[in-house]
Amino acid sequence: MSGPADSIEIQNVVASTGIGQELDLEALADDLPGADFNPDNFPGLVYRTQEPKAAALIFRSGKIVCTGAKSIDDVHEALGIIFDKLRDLSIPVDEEPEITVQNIVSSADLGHNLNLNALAIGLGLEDVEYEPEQFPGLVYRMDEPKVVILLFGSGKIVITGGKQTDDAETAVEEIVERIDALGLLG
Amino acid sequence: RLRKWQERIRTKDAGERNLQFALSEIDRMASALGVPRSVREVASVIYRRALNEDLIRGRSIEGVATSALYAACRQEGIPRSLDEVAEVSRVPQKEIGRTYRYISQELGLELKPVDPKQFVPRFASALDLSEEVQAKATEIIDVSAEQGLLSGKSPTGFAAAAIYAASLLCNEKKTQREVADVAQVTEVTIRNRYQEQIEAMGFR
DNA sequence: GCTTTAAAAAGTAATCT
DNA sequence: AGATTACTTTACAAAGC
Repeated sequence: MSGPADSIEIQNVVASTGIGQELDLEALADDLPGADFNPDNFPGLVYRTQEPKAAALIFRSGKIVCTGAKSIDDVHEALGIIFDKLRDLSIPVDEEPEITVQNIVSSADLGHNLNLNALAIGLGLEDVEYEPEQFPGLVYRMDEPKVVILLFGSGKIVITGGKQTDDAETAVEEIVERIDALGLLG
Repeated sequence: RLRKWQERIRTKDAGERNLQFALSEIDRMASALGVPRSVREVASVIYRRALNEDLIRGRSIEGVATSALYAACRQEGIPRSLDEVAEVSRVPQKEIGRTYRYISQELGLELKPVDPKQFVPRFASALDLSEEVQAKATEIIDVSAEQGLLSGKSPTGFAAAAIYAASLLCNEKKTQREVADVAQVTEVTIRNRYQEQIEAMGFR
């Protein structure tokens, strides 16, 4: 059976880590080709990896944020590349820094058009934000799993805020059930 | 103790002055928008509730006052678009929208999404269009919304397209530019919605 | 609160040809 | 009248204002 859950695609993973070492970002900006560092704008140095494609924000404290990767494996791979680059510059990096996934953004397709007006009322105006004058998506905050779902008229959805790989799947099954119970799923 | 007493008076005066300022701002903006007195009173009630619930902390008084007025217009069934409200406020549209979502959630206003039909009388009269055109535009909105075309679309753009289509059908043609100007949307939006609505009506 | 980074959804808008 | 680019919304971490 191919259902909405099979259409789930991870679009972005945000993770944080730290090398356990303070950094001189001015020096790092000179030594790392392609690094962007504008301390007047933002305290972090921006470094992008090509393969896998990701962006890292490196801070003076040695803490690092990695975003833009398409999977958790890619996050580890991209950060591994960065750790090695730092080691190449004789910067001591912990053996295996702990990497924490902070947010996973996924997209999916429910396979039916949605009447967002009816859905806003059916799901309960208190849990829903639907202001088509400001944004075409209906914002639904789900408690378990604790994620936020953006639902569009096309039936395409975005699930964000999850930290577990299977949060998106659980959320999709749950939202499909709730929409179906309202008789609003084609 | 005397200090405390004086401070209480000072705080009370400051709060009173802020409230007076907010209410006078609501009055000024409401006049500029031409909304009836009853809506101003609803807006004042919403503002006082926000004040009592301590929702103003971290937000500008003007922003909350503007959002209260925007919410009151919706609650009373004579909505103004965020663009229109922003024109008479000194707060940027983005902040008004954000503050509205916040107070709406916190006060549990539970306002339904804006119905495009509620813009028809005001936009149509600004364009000197007849009752017949208004009725036709309303019908176009009902039919196309029923066919699922409204999901995710801006209510002002949807209403503008229906009015444009109705003006053509009733031989009281207004240009896309004229309708776009009163509804504060672009001609491109009217064109896109118009095509879908005409098809939904079975014309074309 | 804000700043920056990434990505999707769909609507609206500004600008250029 | 297209096409392109860009902005709206959601979540999240980081350091500092």
